[in-house]
Amino acid sequence: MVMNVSQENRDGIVKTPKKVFNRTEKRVAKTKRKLLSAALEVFSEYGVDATTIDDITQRADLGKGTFYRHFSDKAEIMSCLVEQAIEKLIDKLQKVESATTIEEALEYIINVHYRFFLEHQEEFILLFQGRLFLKLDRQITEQMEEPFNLYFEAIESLLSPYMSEKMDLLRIRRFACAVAGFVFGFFSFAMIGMEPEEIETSIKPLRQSFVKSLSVFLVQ
Amino acid sequence: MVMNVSQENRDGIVKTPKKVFNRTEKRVAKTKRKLLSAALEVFSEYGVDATTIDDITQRADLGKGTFYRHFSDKAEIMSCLVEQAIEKLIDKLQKVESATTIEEALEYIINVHYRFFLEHQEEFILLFQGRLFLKLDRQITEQMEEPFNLYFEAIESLLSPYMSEKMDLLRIRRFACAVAGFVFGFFSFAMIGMEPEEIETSIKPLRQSFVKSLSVFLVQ
DNA sequence: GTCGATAATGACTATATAGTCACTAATGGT
DNA sequence: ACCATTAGTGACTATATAGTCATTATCGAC
Repeated sequence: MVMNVSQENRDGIVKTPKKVFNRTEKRVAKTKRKLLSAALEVFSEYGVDATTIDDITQRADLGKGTFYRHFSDKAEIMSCLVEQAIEKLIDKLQKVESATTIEEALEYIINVHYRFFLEHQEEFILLFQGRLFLKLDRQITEQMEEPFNLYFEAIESLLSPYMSEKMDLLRIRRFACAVAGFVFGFFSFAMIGMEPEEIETSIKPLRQSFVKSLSVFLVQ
Repeated sequence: MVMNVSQENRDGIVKTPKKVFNRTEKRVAKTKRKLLSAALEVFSEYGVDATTIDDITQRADLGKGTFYRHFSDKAEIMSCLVEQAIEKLIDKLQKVESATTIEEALEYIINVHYRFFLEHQEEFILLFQGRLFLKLDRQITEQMEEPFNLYFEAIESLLSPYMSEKMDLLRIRRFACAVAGFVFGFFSFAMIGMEPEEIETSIKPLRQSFVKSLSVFLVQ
């Protein structure tokens, strides 16, 4: 298949290598998107393990063979989705509003998680399962460790400016665990049997106190 | 099969109905225990969904048919294990040391969770999965809701003495969610890649500050 | 020790699912 | 318009697993 490459025009100036997708490429991309989106849906409905390839392709309204043209197995599409979800989350984390104090930074981090998980509950359930798989003896694991590490690094880099020098990396990592743990843990309980507004009013004061106490702990 | 029942002796006094188990009954009980313990092991190693009945019976060193003499399917043994685990946890929670302030009560609750999960990591992973299943569209769910509700009630009854009257049940429930969420969430992240001592030193200051700030929030 | 009852067994069957592949459809190049 | 290439398809096969059941082992009653 012909790929677009940077080309010199007659003046010898390199044209912007702006990719022009032809119909086939668009169709392929669309099919892949449909598969990913269908998989996200069914994974968050039935659970990754309980989902079959047929579940995915039926939801995507595609033939079963099509799945195997895009992914080698369920593990691959799973880790692909985890990667996407974490990229999105990191992206939101890095659109950082100016924080001057550690309290503000923490409040910001928790807020981003809160809004993200509330708007993307499917992603939340997926990441929750991903985190579980990391603990279990699974082969899926390897491909998923990297995204989770990037996630931790993103949190760490948001916090490190406010931390005392002598705080080593290990402690910062633990701290990031605590933040992530709180958010994930709270949501995992809140999302069962709470309406969105309830979650809002319920997490607000908790967040405040959690932020406060973590700040104290961090700068100590 | 002959069951023991309360019997009057010749003085008409009801003897303590102390169950005497014969060999068969002991064997049956032992077999069931072996199955439960094997299931707990493999569930926490591979995950509930990825575990097969053969996995369980092989781990228990029993024939496959034996499984079906004790449990109707995987869902049943799963919810049986969840019930057991939560009973154990509630039991520890209710061996309450005298707490005079809400700080003490909270500290106590978190400590109990901490010790319990550290000593019973398999149970932790099981409950974690159970909580996930409650969120997913599963049939397993029904039998597991009750134990989790009992768990919340146990936390609530430990806290309610210290709470202001006007704090309604819903808010207490949310609060219990937050406590459970914090503990579960923290552990879910801590248990991957942290040694027990690390978890100890890492959760200690967090716990202190979390407790402090929650107390403020509660009595506000 | 014999016998009736029930617990344990694991080979077997029925079913569900992963993964394949010969075929069709769509597209781009000429 | 035609052909070559690649995307998409779904019937098919091979395999894994749930659940059964005829048989064997164990035990208690007598």
